[in-house]
Amino acid sequence: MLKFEPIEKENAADRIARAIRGRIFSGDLGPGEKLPPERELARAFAVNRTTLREAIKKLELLRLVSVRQGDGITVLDYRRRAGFDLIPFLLQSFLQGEGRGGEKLLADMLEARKGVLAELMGIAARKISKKQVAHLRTLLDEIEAAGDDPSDLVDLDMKFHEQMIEIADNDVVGLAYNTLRNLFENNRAFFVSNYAGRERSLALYRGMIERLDARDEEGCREFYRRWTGDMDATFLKRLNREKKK
Amino acid sequence: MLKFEPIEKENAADRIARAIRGRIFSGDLGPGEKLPPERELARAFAVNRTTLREAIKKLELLRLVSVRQGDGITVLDYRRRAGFDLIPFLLQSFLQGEGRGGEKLLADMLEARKGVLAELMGIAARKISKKQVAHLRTLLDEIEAAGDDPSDLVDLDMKFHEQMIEIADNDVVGLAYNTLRNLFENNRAFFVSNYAGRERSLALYRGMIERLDARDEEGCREFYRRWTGDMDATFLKRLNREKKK
DNA sequence: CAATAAAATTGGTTCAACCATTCAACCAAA
DNA sequence: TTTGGTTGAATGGTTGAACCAATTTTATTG
Repeated sequence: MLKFEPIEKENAADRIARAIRGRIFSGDLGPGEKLPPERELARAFAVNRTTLREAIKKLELLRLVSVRQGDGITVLDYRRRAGFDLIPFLLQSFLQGEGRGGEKLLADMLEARKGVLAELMGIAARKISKKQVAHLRTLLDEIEAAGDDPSDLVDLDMKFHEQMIEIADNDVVGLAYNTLRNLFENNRAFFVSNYAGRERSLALYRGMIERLDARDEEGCREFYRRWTGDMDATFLKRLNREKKK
Repeated sequence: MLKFEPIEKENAADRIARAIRGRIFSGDLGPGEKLPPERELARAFAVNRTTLREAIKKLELLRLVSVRQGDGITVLDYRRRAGFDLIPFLLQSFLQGEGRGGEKLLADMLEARKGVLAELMGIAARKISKKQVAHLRTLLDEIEAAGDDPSDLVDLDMKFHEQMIEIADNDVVGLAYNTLRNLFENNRAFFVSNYAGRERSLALYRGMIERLDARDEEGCREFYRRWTGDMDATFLKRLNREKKK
């Protein structure tokens, strides 16, 4: 059966926020610069001031701008002020060609993801139960029995990681993972088309389960780190190759 | 001289958002539940609908609720949907006694922070220059020369970590750190009063600089992990002791 | 030149009305 | 009975205008 995902609607405020975000990420609007007054912006975007204010609120909550009554709207240095949840927006802008220095961003993302997930594996190793190990093995069987469709395999990879989140039982790591999941879901096509391949994934899962079963925290972290580091390097190389074409 | 921090104004929307957040964190409002319609909520909080909408927008951006035209406002499962940037709000609620299971949350936070920062140290070790090592040593001298005021020492600790962020030169890790800085600044008193002590901090800095100079990635991660793990354990023990009183 | 007062600028808030979407109930055709 | 269409109520989205409040700039005054 065909699979569908719920569509996302983008209202006026969202579109405006995205437009301004793009200008900020591209460096077109730099830290310290002032945006035009609300009334003027509203006119420029041909919306009501209330709607425009809603868009500005979104940027303010992401800490991309600072709003002060009587003064105006000032662009902040997002590298210094924004939080982790900005990352999906950064990638989105990059993939739409609006960002600058996207390769560095992508490398940073992979490096950070590797660290967060390696840490996740370590925490999971400390807390995992025999029953959970068995559960992981049945998931492994499922993956081995699956076909070669990258879309399916990426979903199964997600499933593996989600199970690790459950095992780690750490709400804070869980929230960080939610941000990564968000990143993935918003750019699914990108990740599917860059999937590393079935055998390499299986090698990871097998190695991880073995070390998890042994409750080898350090081994889990290092194994995951090395494996995913290799994958990411391949990924970046391929991306660079395609870019040169 | 007395130090002051910029005051934060809490407008009507902020207060309302905080109230509803509290109800969600406490479990009083569970996933799937519908909030009353905007017009009704506005009446209940005795504010204009515009103001109420602003409060709801904040909750929506944190992914605590989902808003759909024609349908209404639905409470989401924040453990599953919210992002990393929710954490400062969670801690705030906990420290104000509104949260449930706060001890677990705090332990999770420390565990996660340890992982993120250990990873930061590893990344920094790979990229650090001799000049940056020297810079760290001058900072170390400054800390050794400083007094015993926990407030100052906490600031210097922050300075150390900020310098590590600069060395690591990873925008994504930087954004994650911004969230942690935010957490710290919003709950400064809490962290100052739980400061581990000057000598323990100095031991960490010295050990870290030594390993950074040797560009020992693995050593940096493990040293930071062990050190801060000990500190966190002490911290949690003290907290439990105080709770029993 | 410094201090103060007035004016202009800009965001903050409120109100009332209307538009657009969603959902549930009902209806009609197959 | 099932499926798709229609309608109306509920609910969020958007608009316009007016006024409040903070900040900055300008003018005034000593």
